[in-house]
Amino acid sequence: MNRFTIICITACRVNPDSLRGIVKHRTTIRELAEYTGLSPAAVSYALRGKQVSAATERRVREAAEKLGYEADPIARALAGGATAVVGLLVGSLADFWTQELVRAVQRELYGAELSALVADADGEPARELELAQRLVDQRVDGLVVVPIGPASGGWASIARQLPVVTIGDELPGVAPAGEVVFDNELGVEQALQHLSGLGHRRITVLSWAVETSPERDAERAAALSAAALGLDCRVVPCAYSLNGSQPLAAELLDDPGRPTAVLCLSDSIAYGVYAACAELGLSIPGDVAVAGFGDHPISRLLAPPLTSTVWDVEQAAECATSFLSQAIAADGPQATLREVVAPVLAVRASTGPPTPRRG
Amino acid sequence: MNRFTIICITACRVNPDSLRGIVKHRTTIRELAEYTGLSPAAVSYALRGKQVSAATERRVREAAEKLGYEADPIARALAGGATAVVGLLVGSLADFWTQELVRAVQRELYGAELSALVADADGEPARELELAQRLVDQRVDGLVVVPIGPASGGWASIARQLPVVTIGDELPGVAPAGEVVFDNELGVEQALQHLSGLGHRRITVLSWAVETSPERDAERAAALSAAALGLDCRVVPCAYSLNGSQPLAAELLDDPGRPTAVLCLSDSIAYGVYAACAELGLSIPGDVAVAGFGDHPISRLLAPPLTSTVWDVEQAAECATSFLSQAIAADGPQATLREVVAPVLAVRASTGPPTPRRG
DNA sequence: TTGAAAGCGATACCAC
DNA sequence: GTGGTATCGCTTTCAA
Repeated sequence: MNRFTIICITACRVNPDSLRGIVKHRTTIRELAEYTGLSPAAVSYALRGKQVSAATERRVREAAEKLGYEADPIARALAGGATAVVGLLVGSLADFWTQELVRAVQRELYGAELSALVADADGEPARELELAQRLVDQRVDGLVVVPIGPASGGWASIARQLPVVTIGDELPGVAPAGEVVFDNELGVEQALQHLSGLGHRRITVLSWAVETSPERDAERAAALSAAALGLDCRVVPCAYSLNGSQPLAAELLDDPGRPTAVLCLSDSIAYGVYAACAELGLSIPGDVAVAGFGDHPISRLLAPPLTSTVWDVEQAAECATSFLSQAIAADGPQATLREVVAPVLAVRASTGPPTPRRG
Repeated sequence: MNRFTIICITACRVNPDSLRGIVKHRTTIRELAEYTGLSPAAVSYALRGKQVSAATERRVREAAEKLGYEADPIARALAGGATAVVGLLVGSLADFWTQELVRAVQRELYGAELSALVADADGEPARELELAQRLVDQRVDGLVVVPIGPASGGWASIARQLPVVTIGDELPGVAPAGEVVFDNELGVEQALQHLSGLGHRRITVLSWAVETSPERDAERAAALSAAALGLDCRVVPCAYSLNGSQPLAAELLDDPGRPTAVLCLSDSIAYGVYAACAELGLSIPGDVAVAGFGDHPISRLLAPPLTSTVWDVEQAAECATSFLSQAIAADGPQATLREVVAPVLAVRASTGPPTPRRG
């Protein structure tokens, strides 16, 4: 900030008015106090509408307007107030559905006059907690998390310090301020039923979190449903992105014993399967049926359009932001706000009956 | 923060050691000073390796490690230090290419130990400066901007206060710390040449910023190139997203006098055109040739694969972050770092010769 | 309801 | 090189 200082010194030698537009001297609360003839404390209260007479409040607001006063978020934060910044911690920004979620959450936060400090675990569950802590250190007012890692003790500690709202999976053992839960179990079951109903028996599930959280709903559900439906179902861990899944998919499908259907626990992964199929000259759904998870806006534009389980980002974002706002406003631990979202399977042309194969 | 206080009071009655893991009392610089027998000032300097003897520095670092000291970013910011937070201001998070850019920038920043405060102008140029100012108020160390609005005086003022790096278009009249410039002019020219070479004469350019910044390179280039190539070329403003462009595209194409080719200044817009074509039963490129801008990873997966002008997000992100890091480290105005990225046209199946029409 | 003053946790200036 | 200390701008007891 040396640069800043130098400019100030220069400016002090000239007419103060010429400062305007050069370096904008932020109006401080003290100046507002002086201007209104009140004390800084009174002004502070007035601005927040706390324990003030209506008359004073109006007077202060007018003065603030006139002088272009805006509270300094940093000073406010240091003094124990709110930062108006929310941490948004996602499992993988490389995933398109997640990107859409970020947009949606961002949008909701803007409406609530909040900013988003975005952190990306980049598919590495181990990085998740570290990033969360970093966000806490930045004094965010709250945390929106799309968990990919297992619930660890660290989360409980963090949830005790500030409001945490999860989207998607839960953080078992943690009592967050809110959770928007996707019923992944049911989602997987529905998808497998759909494939099973089409006649598929050999199915591979491509999942992005299998090694690190063996109890994650989706995988357990896959195993259970598969057993119930009498399917030969294998769950394979997979990178959480188009580019990451393509090579894996290519390897998986370049094999006469390949599955007749692939259920991808993210549309991004499904896109990788599309790419692999193009590479291998396999047709969808003729050679392989493909289903996704999340239903990204682009999925319906692919050829063939991708069958996918809808997880509405707008709804999730709105709900999560609302939960978080409430929790921040409550300023203390409350009962966990909870919303369970039901999966809706959007059946499109990427899933059809399996073609009989020789061998 | 009442919750915090209450817990503290409770805890004070019990053994302080039991505090660990319940509420972590941040170690302050003063405690570190006390512990090491130094003054807060000395510790502050030592931690930043400024004007300290090696011995002291080591001693302080060890103590910091031991007590788990981490500087409070808020306090640091208020005192004029760095926040390690960078503002990332994008024109529209609804645009998929932009989403990818956010991912890439985010990733680069993580490598540089920086966090990203993401702001989305949501396609509204007017919102851009307001958001930028908000980021400045949050004391970000620097700003990465993907400009959509016209360069206004406000930008010059901001650029004087902190390092600003632009990606994509420039901010004329502003001397930013760095700029990663896409040669949109050439990009548009190449695309139009390609379409012209295929035999198209009636072309519509769908652009996302036409009303607000009439001097934007891309549009001017479109007009110039079109004139040079003898094209009947119309530039139409369009929402910066799939969902936004679809209705417009539908309207545009549901007309016998429709263009034979559409050049979209963003792949997201092109996706909307695809959707509109599907809706109207038009074939690509048979009925309409479509070209995009940006080359999103999904574009090659569409049917037909989308012809697009490649703007590499990884490169842009790396370059921008590098510029910004340098500028932040320099801590003062330097010459503008500049990188001009050349467009590469990826020709795919979405563009072909026009089909002769009756009428 | 309002005012005075003590922080919040760093940084940076000025002596020594 | 190190130590005191004012400062950043706001919040929040505590008194009046």
